[in-house]
Amino acid sequence: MNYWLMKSEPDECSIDDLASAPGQCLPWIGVRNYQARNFMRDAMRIGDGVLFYHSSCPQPGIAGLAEVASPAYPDASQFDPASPYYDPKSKPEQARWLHVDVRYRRKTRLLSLTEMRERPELAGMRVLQAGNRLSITPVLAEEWQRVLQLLEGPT
DNA sequence: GCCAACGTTGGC
DNA sequence: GCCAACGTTGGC
Repeated sequence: MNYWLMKSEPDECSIDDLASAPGQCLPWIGVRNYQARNFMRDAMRIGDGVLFYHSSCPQPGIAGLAEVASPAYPDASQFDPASPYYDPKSKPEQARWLHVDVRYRRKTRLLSLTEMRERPELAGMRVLQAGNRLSITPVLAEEWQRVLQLLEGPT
């Protein structure tokens, strides 16, 4: 069992959007970074825990919990010229971009980026490291536990 | 809107 | 394989 933090712009897909999706499950389309793709392709397993993070918004932070719900499979948006995620260099016979499905578990209080940075027990988290821009980062089991503890606690 | 940090592209 | 130019990310 592995754990992940996955960033999503709430304008595009928020934790509420995931909660109200059919089957409370959505394909995590649009990842166009090789490292993030490789995490999905090589390391994710069905049932892995996901910290659902809102980025590029007024209140960035962890907004809920989700889980990996499928193996990695080709991202259809890369072949759609009308999509902002279109990649003309990707060939259907060898798709460049993959994604997994993500299933809603629950909404939490917002654990803001500010609060995350204030907590020494989270200081090692990959997402908090200087210069990190990855939209998908691994989370250690102990970090997952610490985040859950903070989410249970007072706001 | 700014801008720092990082990733990708493509000419050589 | 180098590296400059360019594009993107994402907090502020």
